[in-house]
This record gives sequence, structure tokens and C-alpha cells, in this order.
Amino acid sequence: MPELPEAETIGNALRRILIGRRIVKVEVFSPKMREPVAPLLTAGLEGLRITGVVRRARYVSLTLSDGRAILMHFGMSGVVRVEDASVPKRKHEHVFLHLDDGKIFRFECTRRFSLLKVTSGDLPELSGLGVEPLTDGFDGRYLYHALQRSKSKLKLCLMNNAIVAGVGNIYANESLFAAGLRPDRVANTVSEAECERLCRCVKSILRRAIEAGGSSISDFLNVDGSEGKFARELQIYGRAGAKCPVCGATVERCRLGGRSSFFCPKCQK
DNA sequence: CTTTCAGCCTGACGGC
DNA sequence: TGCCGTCAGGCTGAAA
Repeated sequence: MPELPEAETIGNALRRILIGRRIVKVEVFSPKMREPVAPLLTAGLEGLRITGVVRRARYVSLTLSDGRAILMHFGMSGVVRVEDASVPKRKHEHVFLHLDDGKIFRFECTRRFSLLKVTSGDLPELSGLGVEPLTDGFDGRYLYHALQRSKSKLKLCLMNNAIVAGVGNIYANESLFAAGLRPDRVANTVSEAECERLCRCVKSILRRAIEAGGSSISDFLNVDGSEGKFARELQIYGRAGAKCPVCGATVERCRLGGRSSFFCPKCQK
């Protein structure tokens, strides 16, 4: 499912493909995803040029020549393709943007958790997001101060977009394992040194995942249909009952905030 | 204020 | 064979 590295991978591909293209026609096949998509039909997109592609957290936005933007979120099953018009429509493709080079930008989402909407260029929907994890603003001191204010569980804070934006379930699990911290640690018991270590692990894992083109767990595909290669590098996610790759202890699973969490009871404190 | 949790949606899978 | 329950999961908004 697309998290930050997958959104980055999609954004990078779309930047190469879409910038300079003009939208000539819009087709909508489904009434709604996370929000209704019918407004795309009456938004006056025809004739506009795509002038930029921006990723923020797990969102990707296409900047338009009239100052507005098309904001996308991939939910957990969103797939974007840019293909020739001769390719038949797939079952769960919901929106087509026909381009001036004859290709079609296609948005597919099996589970319809995705978002695709026209909004103003300053992206007000994203104003509540916290710091980007791959910027200098995300460091041990910042995370420590955020955690000090919370009695919630550490993993839930790491996945809280108001604190740090774009770290989802897979990479939260992997980062906590790499940092040797239990996902169910109470946030305000984590030391500044541990925060420093965790920040470094988050950055390192996200960067490696971006280099690998993301993780293809269940539904994620890159714009060209290829799978991300990071899935095979996952150390802890999905490995309940297996041996810890570091110490050999049995990996445990628990639920936090309704989501599966995996950890090594020996390596993670 | 903070924290938790149901609901959205489809398909895969296991048990009977 | 098919039916039912469970799981996957980001995000929202309501409840506690």
C-alpha cells in the first residue's frame, strides 16, 4: 500500500511524464472514492496544462496552469498509470484524464479509499500536516518534544500525521525495529537519545525504500506497472511467528490503533 | 483538551 | 459449491 516512499516514487515518475502536458478531456466512471469524484467533470480542467508535480506526506498534487491543483491520495489500493488510449478500461479505474499527446492518465483504486480532487494551488487540505520526515526539521529534539506531550503509544505517534507526515504502518514497524524500540512504549517515556536514534532509522529506511522504488505489499504498483523492490527487504512487517532476523527470537504481533504491529520482544525495549 | 474507535470499500482467504 | 467471518488499512469524524 502506498506510503511516503511509494508516493515519492509515483510523483517522480509523473513529473517526468506529465509536466507540459495539456488535459483535453475528463472521464469519471464511479460516483465516489473517499470523496465524490464527479466534481472533476465540471471543474473546467479541459485546456489546462500540468506545470508541476509535488509530493507532501502521502499526497501527490499536479499543479495546473490556472493556479489550481489536482490533489491525489492513494489510500491503500490507489494505482496511477499513463497509458495509450487503446488499453481497455480496467474494472476499478475510476477517472481518466485524456492528455494532448494521446495518452491517458488513469486512476485506479480497488478499495476506493483514494482521494482525487481539484483544489486551490496552496493545498489547504494539507495545512494540518506535521513536519516531513526527510527534512532537517524532523530530528531527535523535535520528536522528543512532541512525544513528551503524549501518553499515547509510540507507534501511534510515529503514524500521527500532525507530528510527522507520511509514515504509515509498514515503515513505522520497520523503523521501530531498526531503532530497538517497542511499538507499545508509552510516548512520554521515550528518551531524547532514543528519539534521535528513531529519527535516524526513519530517515534511513524511507530513503532506502525510495531507492528501491517502494514496497509492493498487496496493491502498490509504480506508474509503469513495475513492483517496488523494498518488500523483500522488510525485516519485521508481516513476520509474526517467524524468527527475528537479528536474534532469532519469535516475532510477536499486537494491535495498536486497530493496526497490526510486529516486533521482536528481545531486540525492542 | 486528548485518545479511541467505527466506518468507508473490495477481494483474498479459511472454515464449515 | 457457496456462505460467512476476518483481515488488510489511511483517514475522518464522532464518541468517550
